[in-house]
Amino acid sequence: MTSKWLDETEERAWRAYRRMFTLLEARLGRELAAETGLSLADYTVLSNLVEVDDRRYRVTALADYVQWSQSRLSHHLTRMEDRGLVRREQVSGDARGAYVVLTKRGLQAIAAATPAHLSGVRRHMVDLLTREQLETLGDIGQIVVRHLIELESEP
Amino acid sequence: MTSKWLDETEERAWRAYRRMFTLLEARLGRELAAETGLSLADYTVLSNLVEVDDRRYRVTALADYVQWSQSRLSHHLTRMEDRGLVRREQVSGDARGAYVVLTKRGLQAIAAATPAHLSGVRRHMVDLLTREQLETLGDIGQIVVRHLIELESEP
DNA sequence: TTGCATTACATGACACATCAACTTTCGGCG
DNA sequence: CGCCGAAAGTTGATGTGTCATGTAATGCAA
Repeated sequence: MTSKWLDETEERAWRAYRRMFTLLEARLGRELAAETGLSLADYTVLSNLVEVDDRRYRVTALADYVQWSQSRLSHHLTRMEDRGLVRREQVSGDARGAYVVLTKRGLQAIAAATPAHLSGVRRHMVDLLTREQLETLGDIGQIVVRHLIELESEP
Repeated sequence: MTSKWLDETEERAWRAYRRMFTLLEARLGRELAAETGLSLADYTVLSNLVEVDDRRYRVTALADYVQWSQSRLSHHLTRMEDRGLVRREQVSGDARGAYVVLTKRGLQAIAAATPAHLSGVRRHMVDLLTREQLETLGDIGQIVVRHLIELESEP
């Protein structure tokens, strides 16, 4: 199964990584939806809002932070607004801008979902690994992320 | 930033992992599309077909292997068939079944795409990591995947 | 202070994913 | 045989992501 582009170790790492992500994402998504009615995308938005002062974020700032396109976030916010999880507010001093604000309903939703979700993260990943493996995973992520961020800034 | 559910090392690993995946997927997807006109989904299908005898797969078997739903695969095959990348064939001996078969056009497409794609995997991930990190990443994936596969078989 | 590029966000069209039916065929058991 | 549940795929409705574009406000330079 070794290709001529990646050696055995490399290919094993790459395949394992991809398969892990696929399965993990599916499992966590299903559990979250079943237990709380939120999608992982909802969770991403809400969990970032709840961590920040005033429970509000500028749309573009949030999009940057979670690495979504503005468009994707805008569409998703519209749907979440329809469900009462967030609301948009005007920015005083910049009439173009908008805040995304966590509603009471959104706050309840994320408060209820967080323990369940993170316990899933534990059960399906964190608790399966040694300290050393976790450290290394953190290192790997950091290296790759730094590289990719750098790429974005020039062309 | 440490929550009460994950300690610092755990949270760092989890966040880094997620962020890495998001960025990496976006980058590889964009490059693949720009260079070859294929999506990552197309690539997944084609690269699995090309590796197998007769360049054909039973639909359900392929769906299982790549961890897609039958429905998702069926829809995607329809679109790929429209573009001439694959074709469906009857199974002799089981009139319900269908093979997905790689067409000449599909073979050309995957042959042209593979080096570019895997060189992207190299540049944006594999070559950034040490041997040890790659080994560990392989281990991590293996552990998590094994756990998740096991879960699927029972509840 | 006007002119114009830039910023902030929304939108519409289209590609893709998911879910729940639905069709056809199989295989087994009475 | 004849029935019936399960298996293999497809399909259609609907939810979600992407791309290109639109609209309005901003700020800066001439």
